Amino acid sequence: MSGQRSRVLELAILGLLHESPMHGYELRKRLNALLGAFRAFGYGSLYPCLKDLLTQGLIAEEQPGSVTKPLAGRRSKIVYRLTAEGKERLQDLLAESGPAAWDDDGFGVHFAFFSQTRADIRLRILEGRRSRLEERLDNVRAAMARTRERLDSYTLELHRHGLESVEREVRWLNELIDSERRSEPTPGLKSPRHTDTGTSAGTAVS
Amino acid sequence: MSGQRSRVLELAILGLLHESPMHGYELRKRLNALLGAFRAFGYGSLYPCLKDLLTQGLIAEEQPGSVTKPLAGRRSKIVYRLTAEGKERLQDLLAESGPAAWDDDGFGVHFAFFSQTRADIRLRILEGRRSRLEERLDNVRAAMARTRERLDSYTLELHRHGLESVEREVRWLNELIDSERRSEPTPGLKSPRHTDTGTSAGTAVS
DNA sequence: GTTAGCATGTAAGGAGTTACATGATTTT
DNA sequence: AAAATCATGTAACTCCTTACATGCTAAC
Repeated sequence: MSGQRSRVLELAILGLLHESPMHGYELRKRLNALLGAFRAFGYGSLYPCLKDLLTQGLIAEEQPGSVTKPLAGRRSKIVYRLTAEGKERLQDLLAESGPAAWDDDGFGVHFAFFSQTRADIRLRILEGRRSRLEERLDNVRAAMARTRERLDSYTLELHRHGLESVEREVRWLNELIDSERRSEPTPGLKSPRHTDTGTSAGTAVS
Repeated sequence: MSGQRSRVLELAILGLLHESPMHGYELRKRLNALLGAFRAFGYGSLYPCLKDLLTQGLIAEEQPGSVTKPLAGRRSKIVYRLTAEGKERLQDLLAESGPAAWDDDGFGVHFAFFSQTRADIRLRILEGRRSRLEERLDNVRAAMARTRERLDSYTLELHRHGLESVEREVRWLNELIDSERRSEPTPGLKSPRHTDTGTSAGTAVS
């Protein structure tokens, strides 16, 4: 029945609408600004997804509430807002700390909404991401060792650069994890739903 | 008629088979070793693609040529080799220097086969890639400038890191381009089909 | 008054993943 | 003889892109 459009888009839309109601066109711009270089969505993905979310009752068209004029038939600009169910769904998505949250797909979006995510979940996502990258690192290193001799200099350079990029990201994650650990000195309690201070992930780099 | 499977896979397969004939299973391993962290293909992509290439006559099943035994019905291990048409096609693909060769998809594979690529094509691909990344850099910077105030620290950190990664890649490309320019001091002639020295792209990094 | 940008959508299709199904060969 | 890994394939499905189709509104 419901098309179950990708978790990534779903989370991104719900997360943005949680901050403030918006119409599709604006949503798309904010979306691509939010995700920066990681990902870009076109209207062909966005609008069908909005339709689905509407059908599932997670978002709703906002009533302008009879302001000054009834605006005679002009219904361009459909402003969407989160419903109560949508807010619940968003909380569920933000609480996910499994592979879906740390895979190449997914990690960027989950990270972008970290300030709305519980501290323990943040930590688990960061650690999951790190071990995934380390796993990949091992594989690539093993593959390089196995085939070292018969590689031309370009292939070698490609691998060297790829490896270095992943290593860089691991270091970045290490800093973030340290930063998280320092600002969460309460390992005993269950889930106070916003232990969150604004502590930032600021880590000076050169 | 022919399913026209992605250029990326097509180039990768033809390029690898050009080095030596192979069967599918091995091809897949060499493929993922070659592309390292960039991309990974499963059998579900590979075998259908091989089928297509076979149909188009770009590759052929290698005849074991009646060695010792007819191997009674055992036809496991299907070894593929490049046909003459396949070699031509490979040359065409390697000669491509447009967007297809420098987009996120494509660049990795084209780079991996640079030692089989003409020097002037290499340069154009590297430059194309660089300007594409610079374009992206401009967009992200502009988007950040526009929305700077209302970004929380996590989103900001995400953008900072993304930006830095792209900047790093641009610097990498700069070094490669310099390296290419230094080793190709013959700008007048048309296409000697292998000006190629083994000059490498080695550029010391700390 | 016409280009540029705002705004909403649909249809078709490309590209690859996942899960499944099957059997041969080597290692333990 | 059981387990691992080699080896080949198919079907269904996901996710997103591209191209199309349409109309309004602001700026030049």
